[in-house]
Amino acid sequence: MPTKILIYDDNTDLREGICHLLRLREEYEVVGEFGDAKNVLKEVGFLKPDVILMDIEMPGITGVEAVKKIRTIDRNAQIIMLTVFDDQGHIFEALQSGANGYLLKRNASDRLVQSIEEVLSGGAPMSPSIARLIISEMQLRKPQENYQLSIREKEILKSLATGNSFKLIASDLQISLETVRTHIKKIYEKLQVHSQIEAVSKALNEKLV
Amino acid sequence: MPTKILIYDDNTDLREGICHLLRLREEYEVVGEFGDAKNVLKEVGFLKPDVILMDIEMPGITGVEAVKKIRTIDRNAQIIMLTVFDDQGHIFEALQSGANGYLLKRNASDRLVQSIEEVLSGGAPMSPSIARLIISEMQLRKPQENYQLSIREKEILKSLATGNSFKLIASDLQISLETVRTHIKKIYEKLQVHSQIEAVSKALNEKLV
DNA sequence: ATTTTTATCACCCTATTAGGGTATTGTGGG
DNA sequence: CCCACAATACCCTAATAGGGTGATAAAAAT
Repeated sequence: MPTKILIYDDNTDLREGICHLLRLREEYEVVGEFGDAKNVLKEVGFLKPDVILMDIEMPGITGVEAVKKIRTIDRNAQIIMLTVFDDQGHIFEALQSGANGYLLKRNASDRLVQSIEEVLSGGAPMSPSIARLIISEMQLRKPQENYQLSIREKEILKSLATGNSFKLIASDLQISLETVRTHIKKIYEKLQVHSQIEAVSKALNEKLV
Repeated sequence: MPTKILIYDDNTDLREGICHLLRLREEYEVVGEFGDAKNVLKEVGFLKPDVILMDIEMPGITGVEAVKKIRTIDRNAQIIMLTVFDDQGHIFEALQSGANGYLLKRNASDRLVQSIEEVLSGGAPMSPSIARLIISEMQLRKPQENYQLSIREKEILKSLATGNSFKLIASDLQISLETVRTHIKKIYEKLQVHSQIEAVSKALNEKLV
């Protein structure tokens, strides 16, 4: 049975262009195409598409919001976002909301079929510039410095970072409160901080834990 | 002038396979191929490649370490990692260290040329399963709950999370220490926590700040 | 074999934070 | 007009944290 595809895009020409393109292939069936996502829940619930192509910029409800809604009722549909802008904010929000791929419209016609195959086989199609954005986002997490914390100190810092009091840490680790305090002082020295919050904040921000 | 390519892979067959493949195209020039990355700095410094294909698993120094070294002397070379395993740890480490793409060897022969074009034009080629891994990593950052913090409370929480003491916050905001305490109490109530660390840890983890 | 690091425990004093209240003001919604 | 709420401020007591100093035994490094 064919792959069921559902399209959301407020640009009628583009929408019909995509329809045409996909109808050339018998393995795909366009089960619906809409200019806005106002009734997305009903439509997805009823049509049960395998793949959804979702424009970001639409009147009324945005593509990102639509994805969030869809994910409340359907975790399996593969969603590919379409957009004209490679705007960082939208990309991350969409992907975090549960989109599976992200194409720029200028690449869409070339890569659409390939991208649909890719999501269906468990991939995550994205336009090159999107991929680069995501990667540079990851590179921002700068290689953290090495503060030379001992195993024990890391253990304690981790526990501290989850919100445990000194007392709790002591009883967790079966050591005296004073020992915990000693370790903490050492940690402060190594991280060059002077309080719990600073230590925890540093630890969480630099992913030392 | 042709694109200069440098190859690191301990598997001689694969290395030569790639060489053959690339030599079919006159726009590429393989300027070197090595079975390990022990002298990577010297080699990169001397050969000045445009693109580096870097195996992850190599005897002596790993591909990831090699990337880190390369990035200390060259921020422009495009580096594509090659690996047999889609192991999450290595992927993130490599990308954070400055790799530009990440291919599984099983996809490499098909996609290599395309991927080289992609990095050169500023993209970030990755095998579909790698892309999916990265995206699911992003999706882990679950949509945070809304604790209905007031503007002032968010402001104070943010300040607290950067390591400021109540006193400092008070003087920063030009309000009394007691007022800060009142706000903090309210924040604890809303976040359902009972200490600074818990509040800060929750705030940082859920990106409320 | 000797030194350094790590992990452990203890005691001191002071500063900061938590937890429990109460109270005043201004603002916006019903 | 009254109510709810955010923001402000104060009080008191108990608990927790910060900073300093010192000590011991085992493990690791030299």
